[in-house]
Amino acid sequence: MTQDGRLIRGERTRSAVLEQALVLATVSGLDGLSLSQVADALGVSKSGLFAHWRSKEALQLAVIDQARAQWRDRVIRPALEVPAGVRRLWAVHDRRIAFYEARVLPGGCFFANAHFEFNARPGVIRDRLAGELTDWMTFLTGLAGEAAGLGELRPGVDPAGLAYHVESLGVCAVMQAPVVGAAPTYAQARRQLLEHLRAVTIDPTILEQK
Amino acid sequence: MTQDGRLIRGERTRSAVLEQALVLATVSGLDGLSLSQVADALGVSKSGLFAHWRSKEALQLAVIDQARAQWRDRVIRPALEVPAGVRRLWAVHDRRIAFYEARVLPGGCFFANAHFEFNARPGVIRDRLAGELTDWMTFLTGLAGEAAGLGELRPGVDPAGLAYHVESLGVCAVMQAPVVGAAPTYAQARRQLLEHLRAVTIDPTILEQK
DNA sequence: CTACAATCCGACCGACCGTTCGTAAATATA
DNA sequence: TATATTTACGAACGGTCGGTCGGATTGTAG
Repeated sequence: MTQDGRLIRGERTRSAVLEQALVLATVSGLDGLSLSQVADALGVSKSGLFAHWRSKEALQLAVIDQARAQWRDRVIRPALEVPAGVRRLWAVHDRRIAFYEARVLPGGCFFANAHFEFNARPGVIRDRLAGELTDWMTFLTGLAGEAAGLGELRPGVDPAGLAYHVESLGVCAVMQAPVVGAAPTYAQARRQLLEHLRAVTIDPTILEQK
Repeated sequence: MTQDGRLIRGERTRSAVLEQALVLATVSGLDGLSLSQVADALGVSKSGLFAHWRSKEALQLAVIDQARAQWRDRVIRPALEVPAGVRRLWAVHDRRIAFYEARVLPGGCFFANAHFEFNARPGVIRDRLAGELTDWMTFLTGLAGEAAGLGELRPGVDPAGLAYHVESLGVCAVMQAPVVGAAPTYAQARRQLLEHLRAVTIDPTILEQK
């Protein structure tokens, strides 16, 4: 520790940087993220960052991991406490919305931001983000498949389609919520639609039996 | 015209710049857009751009207008040729997907990219983008309301919710399509879901009567 | 205490950014 | 044709960027 006590060495610095970088990345973008910005926000020198990551890109990849870890702890893990089946699938959706509405990250959804940012820019980062999305959809589809296996879906409801549906609602909610004027209207429409679709996809008589 | 014949003066330069800037903005982002990049792509000097727009921000705002004009001509106008009602609402969705799949803009959807880019960055541009989204949702909600007025929706289907739903499908399709590995899977899931939801929201017996 | 590796800093680099300026060419006006 | 205005250019400016380097500071092992 330095004389003024502000700085923390080693591993703790590393995690503090990642935490701060994730926050800033949701605002400025993952690529628009400035190393000086990160360093200044922590009272650390910019050149010191290169002792932990050999380039900006390496830090960016680490930030993606950080975002995934946060997502796991704050969204997925709590949702998995809900019993398997369609309840768990919708719990994931609910947790996702709650996480966003809690404004944990000031710039909204890191993954959505980063994905749109690197849409058309081939490279390691884009591939990693694509992998994240694939993993996420595999996870959602798995949950929907579980629900189908338990016979909790109305006949004719396709599990993959349902998973895609949950994802589309989530993405759209994340996109529109920051729009100040539009937020209340769309939040209302979203809830109405959500109720409707839950009724459409879930067989309530089956759920009541349990 | 200059001696080497490359350059075009006045209004034609202006529109050429906007066209090129829109293309580049979908790739590099609206803020990541570089004036040197635009100028070089057209064989024009960077400083010459300031004869048409007094700052980068002014050009960015003009690019938003350009994007809106393109969207109007390529998506909205053709869809409005379809008879009013639920058919027209879904025609808008279909045209939107078709426009995206035609890869007119290499970086995907300009508005989605720009919206996520400026999510958390207050200012004139963010406000303009928010206004665009509000206008768009008003437009969609109006179409859904028309369909409801014509009695084409199944009982219990909320028009605002339906409009939100069409939007969420569009946003999610635009987001996932560029992900190479995932695209076919999600395109398939999207079509299945789309068919299902059309069946859910539209009363086919009513449509058949016309 | 000594030695060594990890960590951190300030100074500095070249590249690129948006912007300005003086000037020249093209166009509009008379 | 003569004049005024718009449009375009090259050069240069201050500023920020990611990244490098030598040296100082720290924690740890011997």
